[in-house]
Amino acid sequence: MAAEGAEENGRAAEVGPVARPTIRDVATRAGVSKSLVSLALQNAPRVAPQTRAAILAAAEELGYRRNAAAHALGAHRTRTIGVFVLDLHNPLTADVLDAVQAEARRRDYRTIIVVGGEDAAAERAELEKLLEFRVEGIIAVGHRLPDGADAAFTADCPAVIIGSDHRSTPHLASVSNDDVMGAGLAVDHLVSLGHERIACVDGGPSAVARDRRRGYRTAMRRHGLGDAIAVVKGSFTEDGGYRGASQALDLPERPTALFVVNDLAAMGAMAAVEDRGLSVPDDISVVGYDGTRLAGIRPIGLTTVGQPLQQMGTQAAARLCGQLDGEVCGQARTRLPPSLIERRTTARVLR
Amino acid sequence: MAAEGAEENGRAAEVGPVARPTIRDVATRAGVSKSLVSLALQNAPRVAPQTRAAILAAAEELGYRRNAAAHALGAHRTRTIGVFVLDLHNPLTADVLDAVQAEARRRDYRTIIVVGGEDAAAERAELEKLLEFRVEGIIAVGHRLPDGADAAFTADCPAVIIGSDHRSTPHLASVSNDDVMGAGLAVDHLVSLGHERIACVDGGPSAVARDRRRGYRTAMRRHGLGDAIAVVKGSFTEDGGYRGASQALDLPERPTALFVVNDLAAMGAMAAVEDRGLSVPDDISVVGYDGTRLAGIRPIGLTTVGQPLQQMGTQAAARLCGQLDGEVCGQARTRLPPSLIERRTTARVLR
DNA sequence: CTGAAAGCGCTTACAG
DNA sequence: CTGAAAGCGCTTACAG
Repeated sequence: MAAEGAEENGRAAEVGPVARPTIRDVATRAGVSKSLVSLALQNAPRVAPQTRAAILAAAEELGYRRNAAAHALGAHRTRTIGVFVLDLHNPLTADVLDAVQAEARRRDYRTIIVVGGEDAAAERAELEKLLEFRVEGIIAVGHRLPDGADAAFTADCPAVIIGSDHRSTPHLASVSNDDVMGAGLAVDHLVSLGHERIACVDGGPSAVARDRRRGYRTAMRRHGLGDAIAVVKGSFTEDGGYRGASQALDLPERPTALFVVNDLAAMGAMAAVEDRGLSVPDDISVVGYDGTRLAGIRPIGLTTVGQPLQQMGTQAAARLCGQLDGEVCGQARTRLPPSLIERRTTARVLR
Repeated sequence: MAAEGAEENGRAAEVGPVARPTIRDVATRAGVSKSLVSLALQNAPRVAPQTRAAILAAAEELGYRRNAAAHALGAHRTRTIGVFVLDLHNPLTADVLDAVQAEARRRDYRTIIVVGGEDAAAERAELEKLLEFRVEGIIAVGHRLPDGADAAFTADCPAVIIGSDHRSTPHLASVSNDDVMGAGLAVDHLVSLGHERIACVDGGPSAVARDRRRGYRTAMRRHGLGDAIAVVKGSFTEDGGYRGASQALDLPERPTALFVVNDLAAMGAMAAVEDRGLSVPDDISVVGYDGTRLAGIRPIGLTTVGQPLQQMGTQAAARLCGQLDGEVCGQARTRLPPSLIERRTTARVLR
């Protein structure tokens, strides 16, 4: 027995990738053919119970583990979906991914995650990697699509976008919230607190930013505040929020409230307020967007427009997996209603 | 031309996975053998420049994309490393992953991410998936290892653990910070502010929690505060921090300061303080651990023990990829020094 | 520099 | 219920 142990150790000492047992090894040990091993491992129905047991035992003893590459090549399926994440630092991502993963698992799909965002080339490479893996579908989460994703998705595999509804790509399925409406909710809330000079710290060129900006403008006009409209450039990051808010606070007619493109940027905006010796919400009210856990953290208590993040993740995964399994899916573009979550970064305006 | 377009569309309308072009198609179009296509695509040296150009052009025209599964099977390599993430909600994760990914890319390795944490079975499944993919190495980030990871790692592929140094698994490579020292830094800081009744909101059974707890105890004794030692049960989540802090604040001798196992839990702890009508830092000082971006967010301003997260990610990836490329690597266990980041959740104790 | 051939580890009709 | 055989899309010696 000691000798046997030594032999096995000798094998582990080999250079290069360890030679792992294959179905051929399992077949030999169980005294059956490779085909039968394959069948048994797939839980195929017509394998004699005893044979199956023997095969499973042999596999177990050998420490057999399926080779995903070989399986994919033979089966012409991977049963895995790829998740493309734009920004791992955005707390929205974790909330959505939890739900996506849970639903995918429930439907017996595996998921692999890949993260882009560094630059366009890197993003493209990550997407390419997913496609090379032959994932059967892709879920993208973020406020915009990576360059060229549009074409890649439709041509090569079904995709659903979470959080962003691109009007320019009507053929792509998506699960998003109504950003125009959400921005309106934020403005309504601020106006109800007596604010008039409400500035919008924008998110740049992305589809989501555009809709939130649009919703802000529309709502301002609806309240007869068209003249007070002020959009300053920002981004979906803390940093962008800081810069945008700084600019807004330096406006000749200083705003009394800031509607910021997302929760993360709102953090930066609050820092900018503080750096000017002002305070939230006494001097400046701040409203974010997304309804992430971050906003809810006690010392922050950010008033924000909440998206049904978990629901969005679940629906997206359900739709994609359903489609892959040949279910008839409903409409390709789902748009859920947002809701205002009032906390303590907004207050009645001082006269 | 119109007819050709129609034909191509007809193909896309097929049921099931779309038939994608293979090297065989490329070979035919370029008028060479499959072997040559394979060589050209790998940028092998001895392919005639013109042939190479023709092949590349043909591939481009056909929209050829390598099949990762077939490649892996033929090449006996995947050149990808798997990243196992314990908790996507912990902001530490994003910081570390950014660095890991950047370094891996630099060394021409791909990375795929997988997240566990739901329950032991799910974790085990995620790990298994990575192994089935035949990733060449694994990086695990979190305060503990998934069940059975130990055996899987050593037997099947090299691994390096980020953030947690398991004394029970001396054969596993790791990049971590000195948790005992870090906890000491926190206590020293609090003591220097006059605190004596310093409670520790613990993280449970994990290796990291144990070391931080241990460091706390040692430092308390060093300061002659052995009698004031109070460890309450918590976890690495907001929720755990809330519960732990609640318990600590209900102690007969109420502490004046809380050393919480990590930044996320510290958020919960601050909520607990507030819910008792107390305030941070006037009534209770709070120190976290990790030095995540979360702690630095302005309205939070958490005093915390900072780990060199980015450096840790980079070193871990460098070590793993280096090892895979046959470089001689130094020590398997790197331990970096933490440092105190003082912000505004700690203050001099009131007499 | 180029091609024919074998092999990677699976799956899947097809016979029996 | 079981096995022999072909095939998936690549890579890699081996000849030429």
